[in-house]
Amino acid sequence: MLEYIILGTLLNSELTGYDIRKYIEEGIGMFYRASFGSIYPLLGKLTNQGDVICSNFQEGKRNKKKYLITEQGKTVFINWLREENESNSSMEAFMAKVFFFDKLPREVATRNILIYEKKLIDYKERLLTQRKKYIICDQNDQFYFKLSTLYFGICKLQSMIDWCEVLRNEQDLETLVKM
Amino acid sequence: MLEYIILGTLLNSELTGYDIRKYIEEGIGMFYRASFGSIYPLLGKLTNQGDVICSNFQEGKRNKKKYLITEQGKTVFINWLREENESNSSMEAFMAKVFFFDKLPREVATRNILIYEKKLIDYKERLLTQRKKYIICDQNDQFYFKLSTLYFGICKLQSMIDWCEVLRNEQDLETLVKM
DNA sequence: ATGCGCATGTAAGCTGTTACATGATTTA
DNA sequence: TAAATCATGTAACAGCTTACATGCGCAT
Repeated sequence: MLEYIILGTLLNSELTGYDIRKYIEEGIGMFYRASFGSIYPLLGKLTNQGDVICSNFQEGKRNKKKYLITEQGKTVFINWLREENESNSSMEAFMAKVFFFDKLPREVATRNILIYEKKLIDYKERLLTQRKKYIICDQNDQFYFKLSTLYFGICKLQSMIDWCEVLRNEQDLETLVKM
Repeated sequence: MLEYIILGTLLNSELTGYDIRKYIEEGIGMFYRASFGSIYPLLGKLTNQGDVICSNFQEGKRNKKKYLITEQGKTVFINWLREENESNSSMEAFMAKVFFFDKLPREVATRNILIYEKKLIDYKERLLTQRKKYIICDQNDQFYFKLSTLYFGICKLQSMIDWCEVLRNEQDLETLVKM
């Protein structure tokens, strides 16, 4: 995934490996982290593949490298961005894509959000069914903490569903904070 | 982490590797997944360390292995469970612990939840500050999706904070669904 | 008799992290 | 002048996943 995120950071300007890390940290640091130990080797790989072009430059006595995304790299990135998320993929993988959805035609973005939202709704339904079983059994007291993680799942899914809905309808994001 | 989760699954009964996987899937599948390729080798490692004892048995013509947690294994598990989460640890790592918090004295559980909750509150404050900067710049339209992930972070943190509060106060978990 | 669920396991590979090594530049 | 930040990179290894290999037991 990091491979694609790096390409995404390079869409608007040439950056150094160090800058890329800062951009990731500031932009999606709340759900995704990348270390230099993964960024630098990947920049080498992307250069070999022709997705980016590396150029050396000097700033004072310091040697730096900045990376420029190629047309091929842009295609690779957009193909990843358009792709539906696999059902086993993490929430983070979807969020990382949404971060770059400004680069996608609005209708494609909306469609992909809706597809993801439906999966969330299905999953929430399954968890609600599971919850009902426990309520019937009425072993609530003994399994308070075991049940709590199930409830957490339900809450988290609900807040993601609400979020998806706001995005699809291009509503003011502030709505979410007031919710 | 899986190492500790496996030990946790064995606290109430002896299980086979296959059973352990089912238990994990059904219990915390909404935020944690484990494959056989990781479970079986770890069961070997835990056996060598003396945290579990393996015994072969037959069911029909089928050879099975069931695993029993030792006193040492219980100590290892409880030490992990009591430990505060490191600040760089994932939400999943905390949730996995909470799933087993029935095994902890109530006051320790409450204390650890409160510590975690405070970190969440701090983090949410930082995100709210970040959000204010963007509102002032008023580039909202251009960066709708970039901003959306920030709002997602805020919402998710808020729902986790609410969840922590319910748990600490031993409130009915149903409160969360009605929220 | 075919496929699915049960059951155990290994080997290869992926995707990172952590720790280290090196050195320039800025700021307190 | 010391510490923090900027900047690049490597080596070791952690912690998995995926795919494969094997075979039992049951239901359709």
